[in-house]
Order: sequence, then C-alpha cells, then structure tokens
Amino acid sequence: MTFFLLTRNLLALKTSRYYTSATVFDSPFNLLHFLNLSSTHESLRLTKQAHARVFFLGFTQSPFLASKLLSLYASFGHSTESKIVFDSVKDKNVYLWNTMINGYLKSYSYVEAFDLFCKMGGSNVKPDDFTLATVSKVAGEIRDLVAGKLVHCHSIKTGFVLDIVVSNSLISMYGKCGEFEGMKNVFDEMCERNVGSWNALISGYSNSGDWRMVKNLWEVVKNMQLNGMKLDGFTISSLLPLSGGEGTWGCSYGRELHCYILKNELDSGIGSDVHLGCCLIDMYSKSGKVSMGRSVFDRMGFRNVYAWTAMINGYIENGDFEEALILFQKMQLNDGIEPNKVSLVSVLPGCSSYAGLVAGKQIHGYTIRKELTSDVALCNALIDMYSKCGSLNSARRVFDKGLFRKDAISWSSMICGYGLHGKGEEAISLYNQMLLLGDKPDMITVVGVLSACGRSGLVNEGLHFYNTITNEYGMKPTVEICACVVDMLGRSGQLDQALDFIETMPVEPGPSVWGALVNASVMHGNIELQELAHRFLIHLEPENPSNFVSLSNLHASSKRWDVVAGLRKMMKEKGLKKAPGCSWISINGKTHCFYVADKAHPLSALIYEMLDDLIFIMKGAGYPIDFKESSPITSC
DNA sequence: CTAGGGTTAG
Repeated sequence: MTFFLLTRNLLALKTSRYYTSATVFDSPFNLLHFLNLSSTHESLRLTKQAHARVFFLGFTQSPFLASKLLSLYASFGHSTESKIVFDSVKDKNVYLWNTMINGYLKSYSYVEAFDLFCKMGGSNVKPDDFTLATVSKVAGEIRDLVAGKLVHCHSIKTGFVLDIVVSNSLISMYGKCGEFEGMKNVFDEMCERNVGSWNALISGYSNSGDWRMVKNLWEVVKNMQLNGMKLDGFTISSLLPLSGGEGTWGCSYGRELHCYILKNELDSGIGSDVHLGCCLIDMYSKSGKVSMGRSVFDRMGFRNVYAWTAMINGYIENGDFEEALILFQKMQLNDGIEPNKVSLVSVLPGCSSYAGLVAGKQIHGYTIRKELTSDVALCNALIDMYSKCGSLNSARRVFDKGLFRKDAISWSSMICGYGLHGKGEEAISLYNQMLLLGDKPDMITVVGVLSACGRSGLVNEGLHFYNTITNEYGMKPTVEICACVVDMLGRSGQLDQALDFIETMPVEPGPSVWGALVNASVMHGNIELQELAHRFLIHLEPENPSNFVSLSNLHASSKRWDVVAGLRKMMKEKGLKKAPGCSWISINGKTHCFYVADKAHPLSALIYEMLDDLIFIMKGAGYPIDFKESSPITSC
C-alpha cells in the first residue's frame, strides 16, 4: 500500500530532480512509470536514463518494458535504438513484434517494416489483427499492391478480416494503390462497418484524381448518412479539398460542408478544430475567396504552424503578397511560432514578386541556420526566388552547392532563370547537361528551354529540341510547348512559319498560342495577322479584359477611333475591367507601388521632377526616347 | 502495463 502511494506521489511530481533519483524506480512496475513519464514529457533524455536503469537492473528480457521502450525510441525517430531493444529480447511475444513493426512505420522505414513482418512469419509467433492492420498500412504507404494483397490473403485465411480495423486498413491500402475495385469489394463484404470504414472509402475515392469517382462521392456520403453514420472531422477533411479551385464540385459544397461543421460543432472538439480550419482556409483560398478563409483563420481558437502556413499560402495564391508577408512576421512575433520548410516554400514567391531580394536572402539565411538546405522543394523555391529577383549567380550557387537531390523542378527552375534573363546559351548548356546525366525533362523543363531559345533568338536550336522531345523522349507536346514554338518563330520574324506551325501542330491551339502570335505580329508590325490572332483570342477568352484592351490599342494606333469606342462599349456591357498595371520598388523594407500617372505618393512631386531630370539626361546622351508609352506620365 | 484504421500547409 505504501508502495502504491509512493509511486502515485512520484507521478504527481513534475520537478526533474526526482526523476533522476533512481533508487525508488528499482522495480519493473516503477520502471514502467518512469517510462510513462518519459513519454508524457516527450523526453529522449529521460527515455535513455530509463533504458539505462532497465539494463542495469537486469530487466532487459521483460517484454512489457521492452515494448514500451521500443515505442518510445520509435516516437523520437530513433529506430536503430528500437531495433537494439527488440533484438536483445530472446523470447519475443506478439506485442513486441507489433510495436517494432509499428516503430518502423512511424519512422517511415516501410521496407524494414515489411521485412520484419516477413521474418515474423518464420518465427513461432503468429501475426494477429494488430499486425495485419499495421502492415496493411505499410503496403498502402509504399503503394505496393502485391504486398497489400498478400496481407489481404493472410487476413482472410486467419479470419482477422472480420475485424473492422483490419478491413478498414485494407480499404485504405487498396485506395492508396489505386485498386478501387478491390477497395469496394472489401467494403461490401464487411458484415459490420463503422465511421472509419466509410472514411477510408471516401478518402480512397477523393484521392483517386479521377473525376468520375469524385462525382459519385456525394452519393456515397448520402448513403453513409442513410446507413445511420454521422460525418465526422475525418470525413469532412477528405471532402473539403474537392470543393475548391479546379475541383469538379465548385464552392457550393464547400460552404455546405462549412455549415455542417458549425451546426454539428465539429470545430470545437479537442485538436480537431485546427485541422478542419486548415482545410477550410485552403478550400476558400482555392476558390478565390481568401477573405472567407481569413475569417475562419481569425476565429480559430488555436493556431499552429499548419494554420498560419495555410493562410499565408492562401494570400500568396491570390496574389496578396503584402498580407502574406505581414502574416509571416506576425506568426513569429505574435505567436512565437517558427516557420518550417513548407512555410518558407510558401512565402518565397512573395519575395520574388513583392518584398525583393533582401527578404529572400533573409529566408535563405534562415534556411541555412535551421539546416534545411537538403530539402529539394525549398532549394527549388530559393533558385526560383533568386532568379526572379535578378540574382542569377546566387540562384546558380544554390543549384550547384546545395546538398539536395536535384529533381526535374530544380533543373527547370534554373533553366527558366537563364531564359528569363535572356541567357539562352546557358539555358541550353544546362538542358544538355541534364539530358547527359539521364534526368528526364518534363513539360516545364521543355517550356523553360524553348522560351529561353525564343528570347535569345536561338530558333534552330529550339526547333531541334522540339523535335527531339517527340522523337526521342516520346513526349506529347502540350499547348504551352507549342506556344513557345510559335513565340520563337514569331519573335524572329518568321510569322508565316508560325502560322503554318499552328495549322499543323498536334494539339488544339489555345489562348497562349494566339497570344504568342499577337505579340509577334505587334513586334513586327503585321496588322492583318494581329487582327486574325485577336479574333481567335477573343473567341476563346471572351471574358479576359486584356484581349480587349490590346485589340483596342491596336486600332488606336491606326486611329480607328470608331472601332476603339465599340470595343470599350462592349467591355463595359460585359462588365469587364482590366486591373491597371503597376510598378513597385522596395526601400528600407517598405514597398512603394506606382500606377500610370499616379500622384498618390506623398513625394510624387519630387519623383516626377527626378523623372524629368532623367529624361533630360537621356536626351542629352542621344538615346532615342519612345514617348508613346510614357507620355501620360510627363504630361501630368 | 505494451500494439492497430480513416485527415493536415508546397
């Protein structure tokens, strides 16, 4: 009795000096409490101390202590230590095997997990329902259908397929492997189902990427409710991503799901609110309703790095770079939350388009301090940021010196960077290097190298690459790739060849193709071709105001004011408004934005004075000045 | 006393 009281009191103690007083922990029972304390405090140090006591006192053969220790090490991602504990126990029970397999699963060592399951088959311990559920998940994670079917067979033979959790895991596994028929069969053959069974099915369909299955999902959800199941947080978060952006569902279902959350108070459960909040923010951002996302964000009771990142990313995706950067700072200053690699990847485009090189360099510095330089996605984002901020050398330094495994995006980012700055030769040499190393180019890489060729006038080289991707790499050219070819031919003045290409190219010409032809014909003053290309453009994109504005400018330059007036009227009737273009500059961390003839800036008088001075100096130096574009500024 | 499924920002 006193002993029991003693341990209970010890559990209540939070001061660390009691943890190290080893004498009171010297029984297996108390050692277990010691391990539990290590677990609740998530302390690797305490775990190691407890391990030392277990070893020192000779309890290494206790399966109870060993499995607890093992799972603790696994939770810290130290699977080597887990394996040492596992191997040291001579008489292993099923718990120990399961904990070890689960430990590998938690540290993403899927192959090791499955190998251990195979070894278990050769031992005297038989897999149980827990084992089968775990390895089923393993098979799903590595998308290994053969392994998954093996587990399924084993579950049928042993009868564990009747266990709901085992069947749920099998449903999930089949879904992840893309075997939807198998998935449905397991689901249909279950004699008893719970919410998890429906959720596994729904998540399988929703991640299929196949809109026919996604379309049927709403029916599945209705069936679920007819069968007396209530949607829970898991269900909603599988469904929400289907309701934003290019999803086949549109936003109305998204709002409906939001209402369901509020009505059923799914947002007030412990821990589930952050998650659902993230999904909602993302859904609204992808539907272009970033302010709705913001109100969800503002109402969240607790915000973690996921929530902040979702909100930052929402602003970036909707082009509000300023607000994204403000939030990025607030996250750190107000909530003391450190950004992770995803937050950094999300915020970097804000540097390239808004905050500029200095902010980008700060993030790069942070990346180095936090030792995140081995992350491909982050390095790719840095390469992109540097080249868009005009610092090609820095981009190249990240590309060359970064300790990350280059993927197609890394090559594309660097190649596009060279293209952006008119360095076609460098882009070509890098593209050749990529091919030489055996890395397969994707659509984006090809677009990068072709547009680089186009901008640098390397037409023959570009056409050569275009031919090789179809002949040697068996790639089907996309509309974007074809637009690059049109742009390339057009820029170099080969307008007839560009038109011929459009007529014979393997895909239907889209707005980007006709847009390229418009640019080229403007550049070379070919009025007929301009009108032709514009007609196709407006036919394909009747709602894009840019097309009307550029067509109207074309007619204005030939003084066809009647046509101009007609076009302006048409735009007004359609309710089309073009967002005015603007320029900006960052000085001392503050970004100043300017529109045409803008006098809103407090120092605008001074700014225009400086502009006049510059124009005066330019004239003096004998530069030809084209006032067609800039006259509105000086005339103000 | 130890072990399992369905969700999460690029």
